[in-house]
Amino acid sequence: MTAARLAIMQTVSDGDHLDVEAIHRGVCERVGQVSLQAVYDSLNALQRGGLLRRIEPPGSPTRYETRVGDNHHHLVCRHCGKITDVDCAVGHAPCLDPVSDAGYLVDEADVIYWGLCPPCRAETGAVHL
Amino acid sequence: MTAARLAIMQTVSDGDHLDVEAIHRGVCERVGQVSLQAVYDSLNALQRGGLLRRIEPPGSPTRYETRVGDNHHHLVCRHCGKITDVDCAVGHAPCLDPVSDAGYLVDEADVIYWGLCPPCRAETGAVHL
DNA sequence: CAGCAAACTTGAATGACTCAAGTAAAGGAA
DNA sequence: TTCCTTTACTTGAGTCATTCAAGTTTGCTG
Repeated sequence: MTAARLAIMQTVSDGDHLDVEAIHRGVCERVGQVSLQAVYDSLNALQRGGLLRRIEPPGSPTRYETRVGDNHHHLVCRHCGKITDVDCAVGHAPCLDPVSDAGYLVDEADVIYWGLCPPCRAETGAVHL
Repeated sequence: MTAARLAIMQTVSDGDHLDVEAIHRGVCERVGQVSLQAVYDSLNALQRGGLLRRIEPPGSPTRYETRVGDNHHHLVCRHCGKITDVDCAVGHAPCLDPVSDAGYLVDEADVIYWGLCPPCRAETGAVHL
């Protein structure tokens, strides 16, 4: 674990579902110039090692967060792109039970709720979508 | 609705969660040379019009299916990439209820179950992951 | 202190997709 | 019918996030 990787962990931890570019900026602020590829490489390593979780909402670049191991889900705002954590709706190791699993051995459920966050909801005056 | 677009609908309908390249091939087989961009354009139009549903699993190109309007979910095999439909686990317009919605106005839930399909499960001898 | 693997650098390449500009065909109004 | 507008389609270029490749530096192990 190097200074650069520590800075990545701190940046991701302080930030809010940051994308790679934002993490790169944060790391450079903390420890000086680090190449973007080093950030990619480290993020992959940290994710493989279970220290970071990767979030990949369609239509937006990959994001990372430090909250791992609880298989929580995400609310994504259609208007501003903001991502908010939300606890798993079912059970505790959870959401791993589709009604019928078609014989699959399921180990993870990726859930993204799409909608409007409170500020955007107020701004657009939306009551229903 | 042109011949090309009809061929797209038929190809997607006959296929099984095909990606754009596969749809393009299928369309060309049916009606002769059609440009890839025409396929992209048409798929977007058909999706906007609610005739096709787009599936975007992380790490794989976008796929399309004709089953729309029931917000069902998908099982994705980690080993071979096969995608299988699975009905929604909760309620009927469903899965739109996270435990806490953090004030969001939620209109859609995107759920992907990751695991091993039966053949890959047998092949790898996996009982647990 | 030599050797080796991990981390990091720069630079090029890839894949999936979008944008732009122009042509062709199809539907409506005069 | 002819004109006009819109939609569909074509070719070609461009973008973005990400990965690959090759070489250099760093730091631990024996």
